[in-house]
Amino acid sequence: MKTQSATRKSFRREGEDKRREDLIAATLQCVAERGLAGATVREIALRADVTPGLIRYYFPAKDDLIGAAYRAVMSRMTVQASDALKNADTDPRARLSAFVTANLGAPIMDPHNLSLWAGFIGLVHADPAMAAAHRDGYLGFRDELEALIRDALFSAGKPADGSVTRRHAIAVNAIIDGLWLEGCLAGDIFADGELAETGIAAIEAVLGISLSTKGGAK
Amino acid sequence: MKTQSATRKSFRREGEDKRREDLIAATLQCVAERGLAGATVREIALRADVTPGLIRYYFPAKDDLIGAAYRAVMSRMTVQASDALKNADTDPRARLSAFVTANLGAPIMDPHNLSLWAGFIGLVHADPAMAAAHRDGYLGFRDELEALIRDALFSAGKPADGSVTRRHAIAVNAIIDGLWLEGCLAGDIFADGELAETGIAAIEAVLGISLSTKGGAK
DNA sequence: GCTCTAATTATGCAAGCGTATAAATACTGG
DNA sequence: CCAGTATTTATACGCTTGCATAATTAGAGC
Repeated sequence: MKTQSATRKSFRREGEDKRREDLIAATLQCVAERGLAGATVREIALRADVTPGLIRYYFPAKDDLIGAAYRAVMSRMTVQASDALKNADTDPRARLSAFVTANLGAPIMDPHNLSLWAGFIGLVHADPAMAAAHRDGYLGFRDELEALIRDALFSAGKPADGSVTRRHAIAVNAIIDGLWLEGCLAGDIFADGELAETGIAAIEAVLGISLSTKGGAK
Repeated sequence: MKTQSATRKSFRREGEDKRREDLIAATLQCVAERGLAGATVREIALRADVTPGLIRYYFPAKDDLIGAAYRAVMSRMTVQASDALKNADTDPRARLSAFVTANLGAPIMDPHNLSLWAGFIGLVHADPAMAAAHRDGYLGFRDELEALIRDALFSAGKPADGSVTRRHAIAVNAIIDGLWLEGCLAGDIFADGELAETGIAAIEAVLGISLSTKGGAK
């Protein structure tokens, strides 16, 4: 029950990190549920169980919070994909396969993530700082992918010099992005795992190698 | 020079179609330049050289204008791609190739288009009417693509039953979308025509056929 | 347990938003 | 050239937004 009728909201002092995280989480929740336009200072504060003023205590302006939220999403997706590699095989081809599968399944391939991403992309064009943040994330992803491809090609005894891996990375990146997009936008019209399978088959065709570890189990 | 200091704005009566087009064009301009948030009723009216009230004369609510603008972008891109087919060869493989090239070059692969598209996609998740509009456009595109693929496979003497063309359409669509995305986001880091070439090479690999009209070998 | 300060709430404001509605005007048909 | 009407402008209202600032309080250090 509420303490009193006309009383001040009671509160606890939280660590700076904790508060920032909470505010970012609340922001993401808003954006996911009601779009970027739904992420108002007041609504965010409500979800973080905090008064609006506090937001400005931690973020100079609303845009800074939005930017932080964007970076959080991108980094979260990147980390999730990389995590899938940590627990994966050591075989390079299996690793590439695992990476693709991770990116084309939950929780990365999620309409909420697309909403967030798209909302921010709309801002990228107007805000240079945001644009830089975006490009960094994008190139980081492609570099990681290119390394995986190089290893996979090498492991299959295929030539893998720079010019060929670059182009392959572009193509494979496109396949992943495109399928991710399709899955996020209309996941319900695809069977479970269909997009991941399709992606791996397409990538195998493009690279001209098999990604299955047929020597081993199953 | 302005007519008078405290005078009414003079105006001309335009046809309904012309006005709607102008308003949509002004909306797209706003969204492209300053994001969806920049597309306010007043700003749109300003660009269309019209007073804000007129917008509501042609569109019951602002959202209707936004929706119309979204449909206009999608249809414009679709039409541009289809136009490329009109002037193209009759050879099915050349037609598929032309379709891909058109989608991965100007004016379709343009940062403005991405800005527009992304801004709207953010709404799709929240607004059911927008979601329907989007799905229609998406499926239309994929159907057109699937038909092209079927013809190309057939012309190359490859089996092309429904289940195989469906999956191929998904993959090829992903390649086009993904490369379109990459090009829009960072077109400057790619050589001219590089993305189109990459796309065609990838699609050839996925379909297992050549798309060049030359006698055969590369 | 007191004190001090940083964290948090409360209050308010100016600007901008979408929308409603009434007044004015350019064109159309006679 | 006149009347009628569809189109356009003008004005205003209520709401929400981001942001500023003053008042409060929780918790750390002594």
